[in-house]
Amino acid sequence: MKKAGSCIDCFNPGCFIKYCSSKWIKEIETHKTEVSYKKGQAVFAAGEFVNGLFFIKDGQVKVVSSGLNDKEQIVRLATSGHILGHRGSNGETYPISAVAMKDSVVCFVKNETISEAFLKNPEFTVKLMLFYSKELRGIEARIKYLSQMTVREKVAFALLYLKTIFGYQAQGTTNKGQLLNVQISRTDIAGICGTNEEQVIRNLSDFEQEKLIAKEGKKIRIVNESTLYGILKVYNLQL
Amino acid sequence: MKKAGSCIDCFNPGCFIKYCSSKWIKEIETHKTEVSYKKGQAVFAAGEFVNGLFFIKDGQVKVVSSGLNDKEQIVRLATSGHILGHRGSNGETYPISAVAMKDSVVCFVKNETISEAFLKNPEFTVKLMLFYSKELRGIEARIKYLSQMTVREKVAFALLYLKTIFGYQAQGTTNKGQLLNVQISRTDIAGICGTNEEQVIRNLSDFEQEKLIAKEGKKIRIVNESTLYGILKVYNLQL
DNA sequence: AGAAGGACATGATAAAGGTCATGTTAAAAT
DNA sequence: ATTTTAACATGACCTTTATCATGTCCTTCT
Repeated sequence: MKKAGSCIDCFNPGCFIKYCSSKWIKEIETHKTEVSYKKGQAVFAAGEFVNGLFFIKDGQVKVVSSGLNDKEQIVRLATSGHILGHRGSNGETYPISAVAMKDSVVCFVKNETISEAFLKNPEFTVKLMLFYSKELRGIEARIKYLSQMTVREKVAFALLYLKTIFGYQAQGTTNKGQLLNVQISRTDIAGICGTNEEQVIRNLSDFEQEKLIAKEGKKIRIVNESTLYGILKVYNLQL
Repeated sequence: MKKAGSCIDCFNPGCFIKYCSSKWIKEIETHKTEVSYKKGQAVFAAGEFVNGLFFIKDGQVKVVSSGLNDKEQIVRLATSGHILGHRGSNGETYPISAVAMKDSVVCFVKNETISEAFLKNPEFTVKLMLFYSKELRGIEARIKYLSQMTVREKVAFALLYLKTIFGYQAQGTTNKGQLLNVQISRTDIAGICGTNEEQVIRNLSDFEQEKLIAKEGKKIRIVNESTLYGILKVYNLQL
């Protein structure tokens, strides 16, 4: 943990702190802490006290909810510019955990600072509210797929969800499709789908045979995105 | 649709509009419309344009997402004080529908009014942000149950979810438990669970035989709430 | 009153998906 | 360099759950 650098010339264009007044950006700057997490490390764990809000400066984080016999469900994926945690009342604890999927840098602003910032920076608060509202809509869409889709459809959905959040790798584009900008295990994909590792493996193998995807080192190449969408068209999704 | 009454002496204690300045409460009062919906009527339907925000004054509403072959998934249940819809940018449409579960009264405030109110009433905006943030946490919990629980567990969860949102009927309490303050069909419960009518019926019958619930007219009596919770305890939920 | 439709109920059957067993490969640790 | 562990992969099997069929009861419409 180190004292953070300037928020004003922060390279992350998606950070919400930018919407504060310059006076308040300075204020937050001096009160925030900036922490680096190694891949696999927890930003926060279920049961810990909610002491403030996390802003992802640079990284990839999975928000997981561990249920029955260690089977973990990935509730949300987050990347640079996204928020983790929530403003909590005193004594409140996290119902879920947030774990870095790769080395990540996260800024932390404690409750008192953030609460005051909300009241003094309406535009900032509105942006944050819209962020939550948008997340809510996204998760509502995922509810549908978890409850109605077949495993095959869920796996297709998971791939497209990964693309929506993390996008494609800039240097990964060839005439044979685009490379997902994330390194994720079959077990974690299963965690997104609400199924198990074996089913994911089976279905990814199917997709490969059908030339919809290709496996490239530790990453997945989306060869035929539109057909992948086609698998889900009956649900008329909006990712 | 009629011009609405005063917000100041509105009987609904949970309405967020209260957190605006008195000047703005008046402003909203004059710009809002108040609409009554019959049971089964849509407050808004998927595909319609997002023109503003809905505040439930008095009623019970299900937010549904219709997927494959008319099988509808209930994404969220809402009651007096809750919000429906979201602030949308121009041209945006609803991905889901909201349907009255009983005769309900809903206040509508259009986009321009609400956007300005946000910027001028920090406390109002913060409350709304916290509402969304709380909803987000709630739905994250439901994601887990939809993806990991057995049908039996899902049905138990649905009953407790109904209790959380709508509560018990004041006059329904006897020494044999408490009456859920909602009238809901097996099909709709199936929509909460992500299963079908038959499974719900079977499991409710099981619960009845096990003396966990009792059927009373068109409503359900929770006879043994703690055992019902017990069915879910491995998930250590926080409803 | 009688017909019709909707909600509730239960059994039989089939398909989907979870679990277990086993094996291979690749990376990491000693 | 060798052992160990993690990730990937596939087949077989069995449980769970969805679907289909049928029937009853109750409410609502004509």
